[in-house]
Amino acid sequence: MSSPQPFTRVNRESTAGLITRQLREAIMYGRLAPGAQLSEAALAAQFGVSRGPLREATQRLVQEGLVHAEPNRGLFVKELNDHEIKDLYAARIAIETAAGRSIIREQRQEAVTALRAAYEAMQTAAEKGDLEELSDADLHFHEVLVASAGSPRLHRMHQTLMVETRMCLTALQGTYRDPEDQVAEHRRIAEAIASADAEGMVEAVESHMQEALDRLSHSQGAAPKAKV
Amino acid sequence: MSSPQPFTRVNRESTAGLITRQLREAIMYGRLAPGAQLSEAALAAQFGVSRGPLREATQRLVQEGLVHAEPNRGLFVKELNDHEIKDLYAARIAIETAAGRSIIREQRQEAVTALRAAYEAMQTAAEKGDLEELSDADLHFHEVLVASAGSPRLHRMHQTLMVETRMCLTALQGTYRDPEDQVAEHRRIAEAIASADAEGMVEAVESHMQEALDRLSHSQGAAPKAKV
DNA sequence: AATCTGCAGATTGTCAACAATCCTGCAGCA
DNA sequence: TGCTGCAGGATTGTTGACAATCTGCAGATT
Repeated sequence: MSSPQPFTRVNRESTAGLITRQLREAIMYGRLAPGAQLSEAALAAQFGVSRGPLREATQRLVQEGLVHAEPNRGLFVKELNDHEIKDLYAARIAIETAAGRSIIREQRQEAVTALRAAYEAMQTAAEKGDLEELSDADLHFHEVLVASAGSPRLHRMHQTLMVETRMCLTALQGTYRDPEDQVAEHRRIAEAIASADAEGMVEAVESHMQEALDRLSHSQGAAPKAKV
Repeated sequence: MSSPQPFTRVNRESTAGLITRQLREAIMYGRLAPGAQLSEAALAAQFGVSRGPLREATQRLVQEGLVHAEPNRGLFVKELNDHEIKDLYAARIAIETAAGRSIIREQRQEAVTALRAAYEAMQTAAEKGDLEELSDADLHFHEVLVASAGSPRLHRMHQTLMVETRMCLTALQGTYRDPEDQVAEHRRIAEAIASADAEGMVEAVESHMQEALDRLSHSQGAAPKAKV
């Protein structure tokens, strides 16, 4: 009975917020495919709510850019064409290098620790031969990079970019690459940050993104209409 | 009768979209003050619609981060504290320098032309002694900078940052500075880009932002609770 | 006087119904 | 055969009503 405030403020998420999160995840992982139309009536029934809250949720996704609304014709999951993917990776470079610079400038040692842990998790997955876990750990590394910069805005902007990145990876499954190379690239980014080498960090991020982009382009070229 | 397609596709904006735009503008220019509660019934009546479309519009603003929703208690216009303003300017540096680098890398000559026109418009406003026009032209310069990079993602992210910037400037009216210095800083950015000097461009953007940030901080220090 | 409780009013959250719009298929005409 | 117009069905857009929640105030209790 001596603790001043044993409970914390309760904060229940709104219905629209709950729905938004689930829809975003479904989009990320391809359960709602690029180009697919979202039926309000069907989705509302699935969520067990009326169409009102469903519309509220989809408006959030519209603003986020993951869904586009065509008045009177419906809502469609965003599709990412070549130009979009290129722009996506360019935007990721901008955000991730800014985060890296911020970490270096502010000498955030705990960020280096977290980044090392992140690429070690990738190493573990690579040794297990678990490509899905490796892919998740790869994305997680990038999330750690930006989250570690401590900038709410960079973090927020990056989250949408990562949703889009996952959409690409989901749609273009099977883009194989050498796991050890994958791990090495991330180690290179983390160690450049650890040694306060901003130029090296930028170069490492850029070449990593370019490599990913090349792979995505080749994958699209090799499998015509490989999108779902 | 020889033109293959003389008309373009008609695209009417949705009710929610229309309302969102107007609310965003009211937030930008302080008509809806930071911290203010948005009353659904009152706003819907003003717009001449039911609460449904109004709620859709405000959900977009919630996702954009300009409004935060507290379930069962209402919607509130975002407030920007010191940390937020600092983060805002850091994010602007990230986006604007990325845009500048992209322009330089792709040797976009029309961007240089547009940037020069933008700072010349600032010069004109400075000579007229019209501080409001100068402020608008200043913000416009930054918009031109990012728009000229031709990256939809950078553009989109920057738009929200500029809304927030305008919010700051509106709330902290009267932050005086020397117009000629203001113009000179923008000329410096544009000319660094024109001469493909990426480092000079970054330095110019960074010092310009730091200067703006210092001014905002001093303004807040000098006028306690200067926030309307 | 200070604190607690209950209630009324205001506001937000959701629902179902109706209106508006679009798309598709079919019938009729040139 | 190809084009046009129309009807029907499906879906989206909006509204008003009711439910749920929160806040502030008045009255009762300590």
